Amino acid sequence: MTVVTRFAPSPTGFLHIGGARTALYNWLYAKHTGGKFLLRIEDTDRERSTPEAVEAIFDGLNWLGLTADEEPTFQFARRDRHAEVAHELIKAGKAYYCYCSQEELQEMREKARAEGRPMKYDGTWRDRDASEAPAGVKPVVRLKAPQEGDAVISDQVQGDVRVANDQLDDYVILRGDGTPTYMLSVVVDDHDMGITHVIRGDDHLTNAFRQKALYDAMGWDVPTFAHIPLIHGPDGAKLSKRHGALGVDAYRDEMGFLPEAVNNYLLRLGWGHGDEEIISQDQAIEWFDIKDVGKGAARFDFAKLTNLNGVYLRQADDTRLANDIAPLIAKQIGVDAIDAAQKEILIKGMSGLKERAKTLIELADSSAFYVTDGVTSFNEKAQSLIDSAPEGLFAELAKELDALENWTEENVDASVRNIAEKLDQKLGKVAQPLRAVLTGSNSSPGIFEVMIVLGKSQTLKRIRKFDAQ
RNA sequence: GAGGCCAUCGUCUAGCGGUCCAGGACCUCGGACUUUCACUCCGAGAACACGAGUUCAAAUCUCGUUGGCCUCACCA
Repeated sequence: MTVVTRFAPSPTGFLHIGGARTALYNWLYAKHTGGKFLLRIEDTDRERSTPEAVEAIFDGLNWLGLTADEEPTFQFARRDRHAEVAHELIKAGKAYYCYCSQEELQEMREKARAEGRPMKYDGTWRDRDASEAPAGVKPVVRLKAPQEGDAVISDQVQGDVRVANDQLDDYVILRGDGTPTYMLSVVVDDHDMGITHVIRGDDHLTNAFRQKALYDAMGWDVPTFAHIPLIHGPDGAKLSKRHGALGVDAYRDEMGFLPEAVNNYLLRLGWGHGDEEIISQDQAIEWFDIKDVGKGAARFDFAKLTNLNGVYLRQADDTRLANDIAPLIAKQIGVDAIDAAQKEILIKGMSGLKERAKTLIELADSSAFYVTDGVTSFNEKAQSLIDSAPEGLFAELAKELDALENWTEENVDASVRNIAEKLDQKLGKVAQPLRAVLTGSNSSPGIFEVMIVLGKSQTLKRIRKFDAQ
C-alpha cells in the first residue's frame, strides 16, 4: 500500500510554526515511505477564509520546500459531494434530521454540566418521526453514533487510545443551510483523496473518535492516525502571537532565518535520532518515522533556532547569502537595489562575514559597511578607538599603504605590522583604530581581509578622512 | 464539570529492566586561540515530578498523587 499523507490548513491566517511542523512531518513521512504528500485547503468557513491566507500558506510551504505531489484540493468546491454523503447516510438510516433550536441545545448542555455528565446532544430526534417536526425549522443532519461499547484508535504517536462511546454524541454533519460541517468534509475528503495516514496536531485527537464513527457508518477504511503534540511558547503556555505563533514569513523576513534551519529546528522539536543535531534533508527523509515522534508537548526556543541558523549560515553558499541580504542592504543604504559591483564585494567578503552572524538580519547589518562609499556612521566604541589612536597613526598608515604596489593580504598585513613596530605599539593598538575608520565599528572580519575586500582606493579614502589626527 | 493526552538538566532530546551515581545539543559560567568580534577547542553548572508496588535489579513495568495540556459549536 502506498502511503498518502496530507496537510490540511484552513486559510484563516498565515502559515504558523505549528502548522509548518505538521506539514514537515507529513512531507517527511511521505518521502520516507516513498508515498505521496498532498495539500488540501479547508476553506469551508467562508467568513474567515481569505485568498490572501491561501497565498500566504502556499508561500510559506514553498519557502520551506514542502511542496505537494499533486495540485491542492479546495474543500469548499467539494461541498456538494459532502452533502451527498450526508444524504446517503440518512437513506441508510445512519443519520437523521434534528430540529432542535439553539436554545434547546444550550439548555441541554447546561443541564448536563450541572449533573456532571458529558456535555453532549441527548439524541432527542434520533428516533423521533419527522412528522413531529416543528414547522418552519430547517433541520440539521446528525450522525447516528454508536452509544455503547468503546471506540479504540491505534494512534502512531499516542498509542492505543480508548474512549467509551457514551462520551460521544450524535454530532452535526450537515448544517441547517445544507452546508457540510468540518467533521463531514474532512472524512469525505480524506477518503476520496485516498489518504492513508492522517498526521495532525493532537488537538484533533478527540475528533478522531467522531470521525471514526463516520468512516464506520460509510463502511470506509479508517486511515492510520498520528496525533503529534502541540508546540508551546517559551513559558509553557499555548503558543500565541506573543511567542512563536507568527507566520513563517516573519521568521524569514523579520528574523532572517534560513528555511533549512527552520526545518532542522522543527524536525528536532518533538523528534530525535540519537545524538544527531544537524540533520540534512536527505538524512531526515531516511531517518524520520512518525512512530518516533515524542508524546510530550515541546516549548519553542528561539535561542536554539538562532544557534542552528548560525550553523547553516556558515555552511551556506556565499553568492546565495549575498543575494539573500541584497534587498536588506539596499534598504539600509537607501537605494532601490544594490548594483553588480556591490554584490561582488559582498560575495568577496562573505566568508568572513557569515562566520560572525547568526541571522540574515545580523549578516546584513554587519555587511553594509562594505558597499557604502566611505563610512556613514561610527558606533560609540569605534569613535573612542579613533579618538585615542596613537598620534599620527592614520597619516602613517595612509603613507605606507599608498606606497604598496601589490594590494594583497600578505602585503597589507606586513605593512601594518611594520607600522606598529615603527610606532612602538602592539598590533592591537594599530589594528583596532584602523578597524574603526574602515568599518565604523569595533568588531568586523579580520582587518586585513577587510582591506582586501574594500580595495586599495576605498581603504585609503577611509583612512585619509582622519589623517590630520 | 466530563473525557482524553502528557511528565528525564532552564529548553529540545538520548535512554526502550542491568553497560546510567543518566549521554548529546542549546543556554549560563570559566579557560585556550587572537588585531576586534565571531568561529573552533577544552572545562564547569544543571534532570529521571512525588509516593507506593512488581523484580535479584526501574529513568525504563503497574497503580495512585500532583502538575501541564487538549477536546467537549450548525469554527476548522
